[in-house]
Amino acid sequence: MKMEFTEISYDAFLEMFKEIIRKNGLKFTSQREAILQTLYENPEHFTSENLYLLVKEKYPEINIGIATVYRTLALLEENGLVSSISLGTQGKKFEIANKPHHDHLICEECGKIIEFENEKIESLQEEIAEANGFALTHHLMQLYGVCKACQQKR
Amino acid sequence: MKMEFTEISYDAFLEMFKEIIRKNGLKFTSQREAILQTLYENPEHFTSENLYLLVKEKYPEINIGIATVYRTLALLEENGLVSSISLGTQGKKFEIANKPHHDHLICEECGKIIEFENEKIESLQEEIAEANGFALTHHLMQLYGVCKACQQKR
DNA sequence: CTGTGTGCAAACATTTTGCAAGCAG
DNA sequence: CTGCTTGCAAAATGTTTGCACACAG
Repeated sequence: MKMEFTEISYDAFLEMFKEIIRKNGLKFTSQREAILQTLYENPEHFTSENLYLLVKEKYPEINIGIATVYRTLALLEENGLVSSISLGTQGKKFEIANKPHHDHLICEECGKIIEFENEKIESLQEEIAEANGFALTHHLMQLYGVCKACQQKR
Repeated sequence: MKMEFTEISYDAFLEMFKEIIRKNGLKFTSQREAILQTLYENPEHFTSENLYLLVKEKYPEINIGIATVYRTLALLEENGLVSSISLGTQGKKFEIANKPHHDHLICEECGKIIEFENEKIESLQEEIAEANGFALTHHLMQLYGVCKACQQKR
């Protein structure tokens, strides 16, 4: 099991975005640039509103509306540059997809998140999808429990 | 991969609910009973609104509002009698928790959900948790893709 | 120039809440 | 009787959309 992830550089990330722009005849605007930068510099999980506020704080000179954040996140997600986790009624959380695929171990007491990656599980998932006639696009695997530190506090 | 699940009887399910009622000093109302029965007789995944409409159709003599459905589902979920899957903006789907643990294959086009269970993955998850010092309580695994029928429509 | 992108506000969809009346225990 | 439960409508929450103007290519 690998436990380290190589992040891509901002330039590479930006280039991927520009490629999407190019391929689809879209435009590279200052709002999109500000969102990309903020996103890259804040790799934690965030909601649409979180990101909106961050961008406004970091780039007060750029006028931006929450609709643009939603629209840009949708564009990025469709193209695999961010991924999201659904939180029920409370909306969605996003994270920049500049790391290889990984899953999450989540501590229910302290909220700590450990990322992991397991090839055997990935291939079993593929098998299951195939057996059911599904073409997989992505998946979500989250293991909830209590981390070592929190177990000892008890 | 097993594809069959043993369900508990309605009586046992009802008894579990009454135990919750008792323990918390709550009341057993006709609305709650109608919801429980409808839920038991319709083991598919459903949204709050689905269930609301079903109950109104099956028990037209009982007056019921959607708020009661939400409140009852929340009560049932807190106590482990139903479980839910978050579908992003499109809300949540619930299912009665009278089956052994299983995971889900979800079609992104039509929303169809297929259940599966895979022991190998379960034990790999245990290994991962152990390697990271976690005591697992539960997990979430959802595979997203496009089902056979939707692939053919394309 | 052309057509994409934007902010704004209104519209939407889903869920939650306040309230007065109903009813289980 | 007591206080949990209900339906209703209003409010809240999170997201999407219509529109006219801005601006990238």
